[in-house]
Amino acid sequence: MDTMFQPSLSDCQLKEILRDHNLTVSQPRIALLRYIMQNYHHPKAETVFHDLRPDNPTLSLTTVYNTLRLFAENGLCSMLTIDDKHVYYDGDTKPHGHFMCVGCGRIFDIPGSIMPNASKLHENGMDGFQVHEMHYYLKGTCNECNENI
Amino acid sequence: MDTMFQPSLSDCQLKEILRDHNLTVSQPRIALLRYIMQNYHHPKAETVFHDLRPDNPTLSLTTVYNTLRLFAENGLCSMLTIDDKHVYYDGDTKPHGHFMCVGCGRIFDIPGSIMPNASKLHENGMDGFQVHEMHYYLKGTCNECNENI
DNA sequence: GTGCTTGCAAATCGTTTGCAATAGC
DNA sequence: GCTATTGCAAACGATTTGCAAGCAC
Repeated sequence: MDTMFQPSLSDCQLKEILRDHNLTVSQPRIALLRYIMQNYHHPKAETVFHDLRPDNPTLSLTTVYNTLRLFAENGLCSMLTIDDKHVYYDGDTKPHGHFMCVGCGRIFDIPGSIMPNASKLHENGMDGFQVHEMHYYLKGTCNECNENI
Repeated sequence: MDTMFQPSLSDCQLKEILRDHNLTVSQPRIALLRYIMQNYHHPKAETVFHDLRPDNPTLSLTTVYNTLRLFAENGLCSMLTIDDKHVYYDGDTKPHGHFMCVGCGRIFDIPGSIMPNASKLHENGMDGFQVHEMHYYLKGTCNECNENI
């Protein structure tokens, strides 16, 4: 549970990442990319907006929604549809598992989680299927919520 | 991919299942339970309503939503939050994987899919976590959609 | 200067809720 | 008869869209 904060990135590095992904550079995009690459706590759009707004007074919630979607489409983050209330964003695009606590709502990375082997598809009559994304989610109650019962 | 239709169930059997789960019996509940236990093609609420309405002219979409949620809460079906547009319902409550095709939108069961072992949690610093549900989803393109490119 | 991005306001749409009428037991 | 369920209409809330103004290059 110590992977929530990543090393800080300079504006220069962030601009380069945006350009590498054929995205125009802008102030909101730099701020959003920095946030999503440095905060691995699976925020929803509203949370990102809430956290960035103080330092970016003209930022709108619309831009947060549209830009995070754009980032996801371009492989800069992934969208977690772990429950039906919100979409959560994850700057860690490597396949890994998640645990959502139904008590406190927090989402934890499952450390060292092994994703099932997609090649098994072809051993099971699913030839011709192409995998783009893998998601592995658990739901339950976390250690802290279990203590507070 | 041959698990979509299950053996038919009598009204009597369905009533018994409802009572076993401490749910009051009613005509809409019988119809909905029959549908969800005989149609393993992961319908969304709208689809269930569309299919049942002709034979149940007074059935409302509200009842479909509320009853499917009730069933899920009582272990009679599970809710798949595989994308952010709709919730899909699955009458097969055994843990198994799903593949959603981003082309045609269909959801396939992954036959023989092995769910990751939840006991690994405790080998990875997540002691005290209790697992209620496991979900394993893939997204990509299915064989038919790949042929039509 | 041209085109892409932003942000406001309004629309969208899946889902839930309030409540009076009705069905179950 | 009393309680639980249904279904309509309205509300809700997260997300998307239209469009005029502003920024990137």
